[in-house]
Amino acid sequence: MGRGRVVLERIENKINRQVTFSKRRSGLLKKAFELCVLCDAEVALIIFSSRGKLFQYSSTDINKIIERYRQCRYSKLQAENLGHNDSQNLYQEYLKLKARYESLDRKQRHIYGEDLEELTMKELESLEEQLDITLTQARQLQIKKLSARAEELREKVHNLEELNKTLEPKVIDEFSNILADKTSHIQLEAIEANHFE
Amino acid sequence: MGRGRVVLERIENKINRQVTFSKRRSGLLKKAFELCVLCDAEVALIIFSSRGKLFQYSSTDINKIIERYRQCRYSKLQAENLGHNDSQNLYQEYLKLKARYESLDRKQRHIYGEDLEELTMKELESLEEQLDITLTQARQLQIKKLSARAEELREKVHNLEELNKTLEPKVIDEFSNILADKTSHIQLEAIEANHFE
DNA sequence: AACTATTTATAAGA
DNA sequence: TTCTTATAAATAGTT
Repeated sequence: MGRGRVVLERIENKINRQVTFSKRRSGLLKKAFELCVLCDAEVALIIFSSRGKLFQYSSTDINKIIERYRQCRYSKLQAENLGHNDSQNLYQEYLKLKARYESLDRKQRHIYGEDLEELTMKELESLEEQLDITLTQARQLQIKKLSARAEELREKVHNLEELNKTLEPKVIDEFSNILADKTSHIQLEAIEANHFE
Repeated sequence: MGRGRVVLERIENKINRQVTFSKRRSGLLKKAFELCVLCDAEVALIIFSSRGKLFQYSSTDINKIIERYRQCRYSKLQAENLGHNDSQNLYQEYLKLKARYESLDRKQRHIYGEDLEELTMKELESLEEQLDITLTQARQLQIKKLSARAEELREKVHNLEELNKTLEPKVIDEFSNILADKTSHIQLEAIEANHFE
């Protein structure tokens, strides 16, 4: 749209580039605005000139648009994890999780004996039953673990005793040697002492 | 630029609006791109269609452009406050909640007697203790509720009995009246019958 | 900045 | 949606 055909590359002439930037910039901003009005779209447009000057257009609050953009991008990345393809569902997922968390938390509080009053008789009975079952299981498991530990200890004691049996004769032997040695010294001393009597 | 003059207002015909959106959207994206190339500018363009679909163009990393925009627009400090607060915060919150949920869920499973093996002896003991406490509480509460109900019923029975006591004499009285009435009729009939004997 | 020849974008129709 | 085409709009080069 102009007297010459445009070649799509950087305009090297600085003046030319600035003029073209100015013209096309306003064209772009205008078209962004028109798109919003005509098609009910939400648009954010940020332009920095090569010299760093900022120009901007946004149909509504630009931070909200950027926010929406990030949520959209973000939930696309998360889509695989969360199993959804719709955009902007992070918040939905958050709310769902929150609801599940709160329900679980309520249950937990009952289990810790809080707010039991809000339960019906039937719910109380089923809670009692469940607690009883788990309590039995927990106790059985404790017993099982304790006997396993006891067995382990017995084994260790047994091993130590075996080791003792092997060592004892040697120790006694060595001890009597030392004793015999010491005794002979004392006898010698006694004999020597007798000389001065 | 087309066969008719464009009036700058929302296109009410839905099909028309969508077609125009599609055409103008690609035109806008193309012109944004051309501005970058020709004039060495930095451009970020975010478009949401009226139905929420996202389209985007950016000459370089869009987050960098947004960051630069914020630094330009607000002070650096403000940029930090605003920039990292919205969706990233939401995601952080989401992750935190997820972690809490999973921890709670693990606890819950233990309470329902699942995966008890993964607990240490100490944890088992404390679980047992907690279950025992709650079990006692649940049973006490059941007893309390049952006795309250029994008391309520006793009260009702008592009230009914009282009512009976008040009513009984009257009923008996009325009944004997009716009886007396009926008897006199029968006696009369008997007398009348005697006449024909 | 204004003008204008020309290209480009696009509205309407198919 | 895509293509075609008449026409409006944008803009390159000029003044």
